[in-house]
Amino acid sequence: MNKTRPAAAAAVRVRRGPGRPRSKRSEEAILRAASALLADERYASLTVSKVAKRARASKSTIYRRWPTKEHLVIEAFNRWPALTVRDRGSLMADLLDLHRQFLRLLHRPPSNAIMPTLVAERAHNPALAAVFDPLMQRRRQPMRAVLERAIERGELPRHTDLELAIDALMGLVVLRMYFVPGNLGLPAMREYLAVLLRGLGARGY
Amino acid sequence: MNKTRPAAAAAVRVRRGPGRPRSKRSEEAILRAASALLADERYASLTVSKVAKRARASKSTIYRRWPTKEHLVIEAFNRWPALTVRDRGSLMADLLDLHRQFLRLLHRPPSNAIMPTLVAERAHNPALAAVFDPLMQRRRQPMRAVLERAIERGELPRHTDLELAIDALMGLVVLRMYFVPGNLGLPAMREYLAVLLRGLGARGY
Amino acid sequence: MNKTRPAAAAAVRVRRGPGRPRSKRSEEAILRAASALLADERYASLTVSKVAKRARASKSTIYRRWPTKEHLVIEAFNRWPALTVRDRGSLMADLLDLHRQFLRLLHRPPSNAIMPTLVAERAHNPALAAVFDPLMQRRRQPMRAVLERAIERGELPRHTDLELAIDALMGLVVLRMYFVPGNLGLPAMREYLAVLLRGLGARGY
Amino acid sequence: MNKTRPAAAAAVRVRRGPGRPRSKRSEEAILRAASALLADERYASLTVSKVAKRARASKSTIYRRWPTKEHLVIEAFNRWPALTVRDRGSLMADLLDLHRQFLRLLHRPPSNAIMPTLVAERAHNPALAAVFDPLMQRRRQPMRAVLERAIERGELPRHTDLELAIDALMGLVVLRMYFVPGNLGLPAMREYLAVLLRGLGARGY
DNA sequence: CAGTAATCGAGACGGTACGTCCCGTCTTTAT
DNA sequence: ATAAAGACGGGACGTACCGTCTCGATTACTG
Repeated sequence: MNKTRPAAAAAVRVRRGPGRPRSKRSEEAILRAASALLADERYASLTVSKVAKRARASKSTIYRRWPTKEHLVIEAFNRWPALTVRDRGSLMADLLDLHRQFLRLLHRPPSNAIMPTLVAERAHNPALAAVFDPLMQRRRQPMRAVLERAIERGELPRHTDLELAIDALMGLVVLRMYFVPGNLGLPAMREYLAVLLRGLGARGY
Repeated sequence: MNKTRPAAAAAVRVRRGPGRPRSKRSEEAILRAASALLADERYASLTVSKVAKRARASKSTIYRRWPTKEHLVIEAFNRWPALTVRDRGSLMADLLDLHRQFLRLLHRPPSNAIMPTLVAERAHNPALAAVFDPLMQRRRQPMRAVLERAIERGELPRHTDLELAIDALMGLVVLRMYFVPGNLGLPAMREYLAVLLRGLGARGY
Repeated sequence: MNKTRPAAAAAVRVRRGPGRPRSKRSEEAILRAASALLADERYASLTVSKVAKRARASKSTIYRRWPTKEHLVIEAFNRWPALTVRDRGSLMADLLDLHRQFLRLLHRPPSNAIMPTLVAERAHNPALAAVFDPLMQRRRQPMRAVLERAIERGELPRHTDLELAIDALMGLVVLRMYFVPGNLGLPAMREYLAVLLRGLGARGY
Repeated sequence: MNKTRPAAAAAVRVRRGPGRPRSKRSEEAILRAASALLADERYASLTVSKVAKRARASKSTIYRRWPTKEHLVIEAFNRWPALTVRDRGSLMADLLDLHRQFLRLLHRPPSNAIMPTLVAERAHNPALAAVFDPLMQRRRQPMRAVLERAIERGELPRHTDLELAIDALMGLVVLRMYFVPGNLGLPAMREYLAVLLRGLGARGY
């Protein structure tokens, strides 16, 4: 093989093997189809064949990219938009703002029903856990940012255990959403936040 | 209530329709087999046929009682022993005691891996939710008892929102167990309890 | 205990053991139900449970009398009326008369569809053959009578092989009915009879 | 016929749609397995799963080709070799030759026990009749050839009703084989043929 | 007239085949 | 090499039916 072109040019181009390159369009269509199906119907009735048909792709094209159905679903799910951190002036207001955004997300596809399925699969499937866990970590970031700002503002003690605080915040939400269907409205959340912030030694509770 | 009527015993006699009654023995064997299989291997590899074979029963007998595999699994899971309420002298000690019992349960079959699957299935399956939710409610009872005793002892304010407290307690556990694997040991739990009890206005935090 | 009745009376009564006697009404109802179901729908969809339900009987009552579904069906089928031998003056006329009766039977339930099923089962099931074969023999009787009368009349040679003749007569009918759907009408039959009777050396062909 | 066109071979190339073509090997193996099982044991004990396992195929592959077990069996049965037409010099000799071949077929798998089952199923199942009837027609061909040759030889009248003759020939065989077990040996057959050929006006009877 | 015993309707039981469904892989032709 | 199409082996699902069994309730004969 003769490669006489300067290395720079080669570095710029994407390194590509022989043969037809993978179609970005298909990939996009597949993920969109998977999302749509997850939104439409219950998880168990999502079929790789259905995804393929809806995306006008073929099963091979799917399996060439994602080793199992779960990997595909996880990536589709990961397309969910993240929460935006905005400054509402106080810790309580910031947290309620995040919760408000979260509630809005819940009422639009891809439905929240995916989450428990992923959690279930993750429990037995270490490979999935390896993908899923960092993803959950990323979701915690906005909350962490809000808490850190509160420390800077002096609303929270310097030594506050942030991870514990985040776990407590998410725990209640997760429980009421998936385990024991419960009140997730803003007033109920405000009540809980009052308790938690006082417990954390926040100023003014 | 005083039941002094002598006819009571006869009245208790279960009214039974015609036909051969369902076999209590089979039912028991099936549930035991399901539990055992859930303990042995991962959920997805549990097969109704395997359960039937192990219980020396037939698939018909299983499907006569439980409309789907999930319903069977839920009931098998429900056979888990409940937590025992004991008086350890203080609210903190009582809660830690419950948590200790809980941790012990986790390390024995039927494994805790069933729970996320049930939760996942519940999310799409309303019929299952109808069975699952009361079951979860029952699991809250020990915690409620402990909190009520604390109120009587004067450790917690009279107006404490018990359901909120229970949700907060369970939420963290559920989150760290199933969503974001985290520390569930006694010291970590003690730290969280301190925060929460202080937030609830418990005496002495 | 006073048993002063003469022994004769006792002998006349059916000797019966202790216990409740079998219900003649149920038996009748079961056979009628089986016949009706065979007429209504295809054989394979006849179910012992359906028979029981329709006869307001129970499966036990059926199985107490007939060891298998096939035995029941065979007896139901055997309720078919036999052909009547009438004297139409000549061999040809007599045979056509029998055929006419036969055609009439075919168009009324219990349908003729039972026959091939019985034949099929008979092929593997010796016990069934033992019941079925004499039954088929009995069905040949009218034809034999007609042929014997023809010999007496001098229409057929004395040495005619009657069984061969009967087999030839029935063979064509059976073939056209069950194997290669063919013309079973009176004119077609008359044509065949002419050939056969001539072959047998009948007078006047 | 002279095929001198060179392009013929290419033109014969079967036009094929997209996708993996159905495996001829599997198909063959399945039919062989079905035949073998039918030969080994009684019809009712033939199981689609067993066929699949024996053919190292899967149930899906079977059901993709044949809608029900019966359709599969019919095609397996259709693999029976046909009778060979040979010239034995006279009509009687030709017919006896065919019968001799037929008797030999009966004593080798796939056993003749399949036939009555197919006939039974045909009686209720119109779809099956559509497959079965042409098949039976094809089986008549050798007999038709023999009879036509007899006409050419002048052994049979020109106007002979061939279909009637074939029905008469097959009818007796079918009856004695499946309905009223009877003598199917060559001498008995010769006796019957004598009667039938005389009836048909054959020369020399 | 009480006791015994077989039968009845009802329906659950163990067993087993059916035909459907889906997974993840493989094989074809066309780009 | 990748794409679409779709067949492949494997295996679980839930349904159906068979012939047996266990109930409580009858219905005769027996003692």
